[in-house]
Amino acid sequence: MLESERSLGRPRDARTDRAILEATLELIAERGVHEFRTEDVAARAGVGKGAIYRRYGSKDELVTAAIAGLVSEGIVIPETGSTREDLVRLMRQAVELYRGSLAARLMPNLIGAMAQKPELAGAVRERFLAGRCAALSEVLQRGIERGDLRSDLDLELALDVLGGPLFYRLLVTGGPIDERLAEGVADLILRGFATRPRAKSRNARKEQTA
Amino acid sequence: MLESERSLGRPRDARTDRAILEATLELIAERGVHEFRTEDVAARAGVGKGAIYRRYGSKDELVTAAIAGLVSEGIVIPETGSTREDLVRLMRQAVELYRGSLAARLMPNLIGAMAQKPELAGAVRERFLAGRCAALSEVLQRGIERGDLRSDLDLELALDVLGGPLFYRLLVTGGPIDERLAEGVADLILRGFATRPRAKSRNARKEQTA
DNA sequence: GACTTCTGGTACTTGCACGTACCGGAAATG
DNA sequence: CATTTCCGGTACGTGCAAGTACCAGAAGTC
Repeated sequence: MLESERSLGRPRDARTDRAILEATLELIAERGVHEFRTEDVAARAGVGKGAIYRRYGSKDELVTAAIAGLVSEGIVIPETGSTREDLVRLMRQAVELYRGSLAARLMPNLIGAMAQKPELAGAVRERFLAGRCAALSEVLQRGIERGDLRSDLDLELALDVLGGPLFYRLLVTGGPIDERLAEGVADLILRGFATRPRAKSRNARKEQTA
Repeated sequence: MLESERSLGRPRDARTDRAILEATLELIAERGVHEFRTEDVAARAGVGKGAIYRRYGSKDELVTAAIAGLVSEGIVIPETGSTREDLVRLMRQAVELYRGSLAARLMPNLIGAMAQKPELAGAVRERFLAGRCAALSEVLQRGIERGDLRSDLDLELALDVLGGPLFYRLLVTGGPIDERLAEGVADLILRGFATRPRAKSRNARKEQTA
């Protein structure tokens, strides 16, 4: 069923496939999801419009495919033995990615569309966030086991404090995305969620509504 | 020269002014900056298209005016005597604003346009951020003077840690914007940037600090 | 060779939405 | 009253871009 379909006639050029998706991503980054023209995609990819519409039924489909086709970066969970060093390394990777790269210019233009198309939102979160979040979770978990972090920390909050300021600067304030940010949030998490409170009785510990 | 211009003929209806801007904001919130139609604005405002174009030369101008016409909420700097309480109150205000309100639905659709139009970015930052940032800065400054916070804290980082997670959830993850978030970031700042009288080496093992 | 489906390129149709023009009527001035 | 400019509503012109159709040629299978 799968390969038998593809035997007759001239096969599709894989370079054309890639050129189309690449040009689409660049144009989304430059102009926005709704503000680029398929004709520009064709021109930039050095391709005919026919080649685009032979692959994707509509512009919307093209956009979704371009985002879904992004290869999520291979994130390796660092194991330096130091919780701080592990955190900082992951944050450094994020800083590097969102400082000037395609992803950085892509993200602001995706936010609006994400609010409108849940499937696109899912794809973005999957490609850009899921991997790093999982890695950070793992590092935090190890930090707890190692005794560097309190066991009752709000994991979701910790992840959002690590990632939030970076995206806040990228999307809203335009502030610097640099090494200082990476180390700053890591240190803040380490100090703010350090194992310390002994006597302090936290109420509502039983009820942990998500 | 100023009032003499406006003396002849039927004066403009202030209710029409407001209806147009209000409908514009709602439609930006619902569909996005580039995805709504001026005809829809007219229909929703119960207004003719002429009334719109008599006021604004183009759709772009209308959008800018609608954002610029937003009244930035009157933020009062709390003075409870407690740095934590002051911080939490400001964060609670922010949580309230960005939980379900027009501003919350507006923001995602503005991000993309901000990246394209610097003037719009300026307006958004002015209307939505500036006031709260100034208030938070003031509270943090007082926290330093009061001895609750270290004097060498990275102010920009602190502000972004307070605001970042909220926007991260609003724009990216879709996570809960609630009281827990407000208190969580406030507490994290207080613990993470607490005054540390001791030396930098973390030799004090599990010592109970006051 | 015959046949099929690809290729980039161009010309075309079509629809949507911005912006304009005009209507009869209303609200102001003088 | 005349005049002016507003009002909501509708009809129209216009331009841009999505999507289609077709070209001549290329790259495959049989």
